[in-house]
Amino acid sequence: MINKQVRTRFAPSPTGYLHVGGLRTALYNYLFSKHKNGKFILRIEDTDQTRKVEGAVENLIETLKWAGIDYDEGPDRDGGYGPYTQSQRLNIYKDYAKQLIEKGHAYYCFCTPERLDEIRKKQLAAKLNPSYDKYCARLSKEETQKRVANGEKHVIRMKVPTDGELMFEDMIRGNVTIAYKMLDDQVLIKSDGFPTYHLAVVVDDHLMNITHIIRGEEWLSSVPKHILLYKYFGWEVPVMAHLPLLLNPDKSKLSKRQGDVAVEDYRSKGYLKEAILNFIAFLGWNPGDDREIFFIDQLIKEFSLERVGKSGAVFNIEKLNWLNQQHIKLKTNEDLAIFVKPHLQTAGLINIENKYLLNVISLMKERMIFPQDFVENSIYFFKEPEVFDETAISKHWEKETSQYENLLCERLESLNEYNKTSIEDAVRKLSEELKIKTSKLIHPTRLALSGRQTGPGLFEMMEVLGKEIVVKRLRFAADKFNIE
RNA sequence: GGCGCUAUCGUCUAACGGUUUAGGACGGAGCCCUCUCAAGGCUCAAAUACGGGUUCGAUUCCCGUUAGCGCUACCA
Repeated sequence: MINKQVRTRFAPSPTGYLHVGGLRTALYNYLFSKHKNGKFILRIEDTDQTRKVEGAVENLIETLKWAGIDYDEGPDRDGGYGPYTQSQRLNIYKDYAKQLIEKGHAYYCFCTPERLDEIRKKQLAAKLNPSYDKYCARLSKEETQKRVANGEKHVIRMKVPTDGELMFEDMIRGNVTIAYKMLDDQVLIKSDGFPTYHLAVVVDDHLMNITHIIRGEEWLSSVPKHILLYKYFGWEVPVMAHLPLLLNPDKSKLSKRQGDVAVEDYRSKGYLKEAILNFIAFLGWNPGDDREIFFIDQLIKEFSLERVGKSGAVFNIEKLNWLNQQHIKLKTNEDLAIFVKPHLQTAGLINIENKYLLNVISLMKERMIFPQDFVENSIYFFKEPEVFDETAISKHWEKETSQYENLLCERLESLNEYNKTSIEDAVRKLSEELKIKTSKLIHPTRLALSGRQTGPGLFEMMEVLGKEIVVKRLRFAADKFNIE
């Protein structure tokens, strides 16, 4: 165990989209293995035929790749331990289940769902814990073989001791003890020939040399079943680490009812993968100091299971938004341009000169949380403002304003150098000569140029817009809003 | 119901028995900067669920209560 290469896995069921909780589990597995220079494996657990969703695997892989969580082995990347899709490993599970039967650790069961239902109801009525009554465990070998040979529908169940308890160590929870009598004679192979999770996970984790099982807390109570199987097979038990759950704002388990849970929803809303990864990494883990902004490389460097907490964490969208803004600020203007372009296009803004776009981005960068914001907030850089803020007009456009703006236009036109410094000089000088406050020029000018009363610094904005457009919009507004 | 897990500001969390008037961040309030909005800086409000132990000393260890969550399938 000491010098073994670390191998972790993310083993989702393809039942739809990738859940943010799933993404965090994948992330932690990824971070842990990469921190230890190990391998990270993607395994598809599609043993429930009734819940299978078409295209879910492709979607899962696509989303994982988008997030940058790269697996070393998986369905489309063989590492010698394949296949990595459980529905392609059916014979393996059957063989191991038969081994268990031969060793006397498992048995065939012919009970119908109806009978199972009935005994469950009876037990519940008698206030007993519902569990299988081990009826078929008492069947003779001859009878069992005969019925199997006759093609009678059956499952394979594992034998669980009736007395005693099992203690195991979890890296996050410490020692956990569960009595055997709490465990059912779990079905291992279903009547359709597919294994249940419990058999498949144990067999695959062993065969794929998984050293650390890092998964959600919902699996904690099934661990004894799994350990029992490891014992029956004579296999070494991997290290276990059960992660705290992700919660809704009301502290219930994170669910679709109370907001988005699919990673792709966040993606399409304009969240950066850097922000999402940073955010979910911190839901249950922290570096132990005050740093908050982390990129994936730093996470790999500093991640440890020892620093993962035990209690559930509320998925707090406000903080995600803040992180998104922080990561946007850290992006280069060039990266942001690529990010923002599709949104410009959907707004009908095409053929925008790249240099111009970069200039606008540098002004708007600190004012955006989402790329959608950018289009909304900087539309006037790309076309004439169509609506003008009514309150701003009444607040800032006074009787003399039109006259002043026309004067300003003259000054701007006569400028040799047109940049934010020369513009500012011109504006301040004019206000001085007019004996008015500079703001009496600044506010109406911003309104005339953008249609709004808020936005980036006026002089920078005027420089980016260019002299020609500025003068044109100012003259237009001077005419349009002229009170006289 | 049974079993298990968990419990620090509204939220994410720090503190690995004493350096703590319990620290940081998001969000909130206020101030500064300033042509507005952001960004940034500063300040404030805000927590150890409750009750017992152990200890010279408990947020930290133990027990109980309470609450939340998970599991209790031929679902994962």
